[in-house]
Amino acid sequence: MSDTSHRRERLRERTLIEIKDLARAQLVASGPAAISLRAIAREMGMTAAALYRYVPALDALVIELCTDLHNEVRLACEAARDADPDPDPLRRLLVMARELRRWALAHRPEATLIFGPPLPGVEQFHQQCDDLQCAGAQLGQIFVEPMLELWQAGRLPQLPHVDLDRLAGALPAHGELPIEVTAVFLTSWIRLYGVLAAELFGQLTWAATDTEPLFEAELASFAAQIPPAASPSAATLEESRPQASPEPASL
Amino acid sequence: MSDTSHRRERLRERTLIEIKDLARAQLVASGPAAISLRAIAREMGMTAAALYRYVPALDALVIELCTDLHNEVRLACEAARDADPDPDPLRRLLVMARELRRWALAHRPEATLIFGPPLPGVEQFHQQCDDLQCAGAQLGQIFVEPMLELWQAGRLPQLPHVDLDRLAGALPAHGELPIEVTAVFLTSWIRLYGVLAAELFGQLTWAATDTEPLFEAELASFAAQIPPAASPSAATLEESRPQASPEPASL
DNA sequence: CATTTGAGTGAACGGTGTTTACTTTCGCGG
DNA sequence: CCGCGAAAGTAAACACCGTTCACTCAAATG
Repeated sequence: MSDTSHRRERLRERTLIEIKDLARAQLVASGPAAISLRAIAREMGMTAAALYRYVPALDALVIELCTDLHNEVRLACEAARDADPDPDPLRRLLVMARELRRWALAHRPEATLIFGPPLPGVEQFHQQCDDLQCAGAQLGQIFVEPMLELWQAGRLPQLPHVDLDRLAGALPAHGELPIEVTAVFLTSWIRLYGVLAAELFGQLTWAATDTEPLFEAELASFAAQIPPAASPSAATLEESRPQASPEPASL
Repeated sequence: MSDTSHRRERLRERTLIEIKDLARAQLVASGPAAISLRAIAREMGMTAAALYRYVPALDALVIELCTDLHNEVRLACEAARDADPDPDPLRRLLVMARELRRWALAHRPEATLIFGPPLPGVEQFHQQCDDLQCAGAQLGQIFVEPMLELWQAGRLPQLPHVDLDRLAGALPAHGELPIEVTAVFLTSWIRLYGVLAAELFGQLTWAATDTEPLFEAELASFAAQIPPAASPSAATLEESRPQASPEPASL
């Protein structure tokens, strides 16, 4: 029956996983530009042409790898968030932001691939691009949720410098969110992305070697805008700050 | 005598310029990964091997192109700064920041090359890497100068969230600058870089289509920290803000 | 004028993505 | 059990790429 058919489907899925694993190994070893179908096939003891039974083209493989990595870093952030018992949304945001940075610095080539400029030939493969957009949006979404909670609790700052009207006109269809939350999210996300990307891409190696003070300053500057939670858990920032370079106990 | 030798040198220099021009044309047309020695040679009616009389390798050519682009964007910012009669350092900073963004969006492939992750094989070519670092530092330097002036005028904010002691330990040798100025510069540069890179690399195409409000908000948030100049020219920010999308009259 | 230097060529090596035609393997229905 | 058909894999080719090496040829130098 379809049992044996399932077996071959499983085999097929396994080789596809093997392909993606080898692609990631190349990415880790030699950077995004070194991902090569021929090298993957060589490593698998196959011909390069055989890989086209599993992947329509190299770019499609890279795009799929990108969405996988987006999901991986999102799961890491969610795990760090859930490992922390404190329900304060601000605390959750800080924990997730630190985990995002930790993951990126622990997986520099992968982070470069997903946070750096897109490879050429991305405009094709529309379906997978939608998936990628979706994965990227989901990563952002886990940061939106706590901000929405903060807004509902009346703890979101005013942002007098953002032109809310013009910004409202520049948002895509899914404008379910209050514009104030969107504004706070975008400005915060940009700052988080900035310090991370600058570090990843070596944009300030000429200016500073240890960028963690700058990252923590960005976090503290954000946290200072948010009034502390009403009932318990004051001094949220200081509590959640790691004492030394190594991680406390999460992941 | 050396007259004819000079002529040869001139010819050599001209072909080298032609090589770099064609490399840039490829960059503009098809992105950083599309720069190819063979295509340049084809366009010049030559053999690829002949290019090795002028360039030691492809990576070296790309690195040289990077330093040229760094200088070009720096000159553009300096020109915009000098075209503005207002001597207020804050005003100069805003003008330069806007010109930086304008240049980057008007030259997306070039900006992607110099602000994105470095291409592999950059660790070799140490001399040219030093030049590149130097060019990058010079670009940052033109933003440091006005900040130093602001500091001398006592107009720099406090930055209570930056761990100055730890940051001081993470700075390279050229620590000529007061640590407060360095801190303000680095945090501001990171934010400027963040909004620019996010825009360049399409990191928030899923969240917003028009990012100028976010850029202007970042600028306004920075300017709000700086008290206005003592004598003339109040409302520096509003004056220098362009009314519509096109540029006022600079460059 | 002879010679040395530099520019340029042609061929080759090893690498890449991708396509096409062909062969082999293997599960499934009769 | 056996043949069929689909799926998996191969070999060869095409068009690129960076890089090297031996070689030619013209031009500047003494």
